[in-house]
Amino acid sequence: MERRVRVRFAPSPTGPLHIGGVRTALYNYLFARQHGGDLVFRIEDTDSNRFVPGAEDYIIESFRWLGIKFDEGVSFGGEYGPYRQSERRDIYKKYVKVLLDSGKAYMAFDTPEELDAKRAEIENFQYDASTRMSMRNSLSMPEAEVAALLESGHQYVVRFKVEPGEKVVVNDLIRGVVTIDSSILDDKVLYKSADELPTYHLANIVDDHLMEISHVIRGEEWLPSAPLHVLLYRAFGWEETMPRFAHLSLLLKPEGNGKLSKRDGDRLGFPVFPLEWHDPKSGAVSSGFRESDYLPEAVINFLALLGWNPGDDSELMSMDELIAKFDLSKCSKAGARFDYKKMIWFNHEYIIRKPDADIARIFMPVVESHGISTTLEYLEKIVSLMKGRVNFVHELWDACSFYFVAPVEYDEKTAKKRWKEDSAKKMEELACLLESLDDFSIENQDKAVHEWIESKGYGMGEIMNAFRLALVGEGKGPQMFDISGLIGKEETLSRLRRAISVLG
RNA sequence: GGCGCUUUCGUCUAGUGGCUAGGACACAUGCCUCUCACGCAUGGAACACGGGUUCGAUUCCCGUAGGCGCUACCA
Repeated sequence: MERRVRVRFAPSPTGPLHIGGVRTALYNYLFARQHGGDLVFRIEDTDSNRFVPGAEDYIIESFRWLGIKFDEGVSFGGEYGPYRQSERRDIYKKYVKVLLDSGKAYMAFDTPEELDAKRAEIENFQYDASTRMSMRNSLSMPEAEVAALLESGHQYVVRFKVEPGEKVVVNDLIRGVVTIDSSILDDKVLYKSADELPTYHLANIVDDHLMEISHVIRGEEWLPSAPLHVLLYRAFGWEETMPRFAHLSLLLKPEGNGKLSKRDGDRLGFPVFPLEWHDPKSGAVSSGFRESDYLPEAVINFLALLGWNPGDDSELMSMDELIAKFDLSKCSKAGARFDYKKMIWFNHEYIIRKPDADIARIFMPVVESHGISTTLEYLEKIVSLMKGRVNFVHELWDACSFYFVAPVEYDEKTAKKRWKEDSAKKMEELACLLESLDDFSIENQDKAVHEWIESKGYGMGEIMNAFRLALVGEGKGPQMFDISGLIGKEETLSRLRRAISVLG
């Protein structure tokens, strides 16, 4: 019988959400949607020392911006709560006891200092079947001594008793069968009496079981501990409903060795976090995709293709298309370098595809920040002419500021090349001609000027280039009448006459 | 060090026991053109290495090398 698909994204609230985490969440989302299942948002805050205030809200806001929607979990409600692990202490305690009672786990009283000493003393020390009897735990010590320690309030941890010499098989949806020998596993700490919280491994298994998670889609860094998780499901007798695993490859630096880090972004000029992050402790600010002017659709599309492909040549895909095409078995096994130049290209493509009115709305604050007040209608016309030329909306300002501000000086090189001896005379003629036009529409200007150029035998290039220099101040921009037509007759003539007087 | 995962153009990747090894980004050149862009066209560019298996391996197997991850009372 087919189980309902239920997947989860379970970050630790220790800081801003890394872009690799965003991709993991995206794949979970696509998978859930495609199968008509649920996506659960769980907070794994079992390490009280690493808790960072604000991180949880940051993560939620990030997904809201990106358009990744959760069906249940922290802040979303649901029947399987609480979804914050720090609020599930009693549940974990109960399951720790189950393991203890069945002899699958034991209590260990070794202090961190004692363990450090052991590691210093013995090279590659591992707490496992070969060493546990020489340590201080409920297996090696007399019952009375253990009871006395507990009685006197000694802190302890609960360790999983791994039986050596067993081949543990993990059947991964992306990597196939992965087998490891249980002898190399150590007796992992499952629970700490000090803060009455479990560690990741125990909490993870208990929650996934209780929340009826059907598929665990997570990063490759978890692959080495997957066998331990299988053993835990077995110890609890939950093997029948154990979720299917899929371990995703990691995101690597654009160049050089290692996995993608914040430093790479700083160095090469791209964000690695969805939103800007203000570190509450250091006060440091890290840039985000949102504040850096990336469109969320572009980020999603780019990320989806980093480590997965639809099997055909499609590249530009909406969220719905991604949902329809996503396939875990088509995820690549090797790590993917973060190709930020391609991400910029995606942004360019999404700007082109987005309606002019939407881009105009995003552009408005940029224009206003330069002290300009204008209308959305005017911006929309400019955007339709200019948006194909930029990678980011804010770049529109540099590309088209002449629509709002008259040139104060004229680019020297362009002036030398485009403003000839007789340019002033010809521009004066042009100014007179334009002044005489009652209909200043783009079409009418185009018609009148062409007729004039033809009748005088002038060159198209010499006229238009000088005209451009006068209105723009340099040699760039769209078709000339798309400029003069929009800035209007009065402004056009004023710029023309100023150029004539300044350039001579 | 140990264990695991992994390896196709610079990058993201498709693909097959026999193909001119495909696409995209980036790069170069050309075209378009009133400029700058956009766009379009064209081009260079890859099966890590060594052994097998096979009539034939980029593809299957083994090894080597490189890369990545894990090896906490972190996740």
